[in-house]
Amino acid sequence: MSAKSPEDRILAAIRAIPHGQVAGYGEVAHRAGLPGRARLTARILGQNDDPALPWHRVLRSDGRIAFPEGSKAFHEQSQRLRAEGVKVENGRVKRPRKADDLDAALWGPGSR
DNA sequence: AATTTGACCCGTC
DNA sequence: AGACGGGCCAAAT
Repeated sequence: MSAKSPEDRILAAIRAIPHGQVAGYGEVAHRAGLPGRARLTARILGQNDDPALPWHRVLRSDGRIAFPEGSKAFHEQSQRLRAEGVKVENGRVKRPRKADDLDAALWGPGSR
């Protein structure tokens, strides 16, 4: 029997974020079946040890990066997001519209 | 054991 | 857009 703990669900929800897309902490928590536990998601992300975990796809609700501007993690996350076709401007992330998504699919990674 | 802190969120001003 | 207050939970002090 699978007695999944909240952590496992949160991690699963984060891993479920598709390439080129982003989700908020609360969104991930809600998706994991834990509404209102956004802080739990944050804590788990800080404790996670999985390098394969797309932590860079997790942002605040405002679409802002959770790290202080100028921080190394901040820069890394923004760069990683850009590499996936997500527009990042001044620490703010713009959700890819259809046109942008198509553009990213054509000119983004994997395409030549 | 109580208080503070933390990769947060929401409603309201 | 930014500021305030309240809520949430677990680890750290």
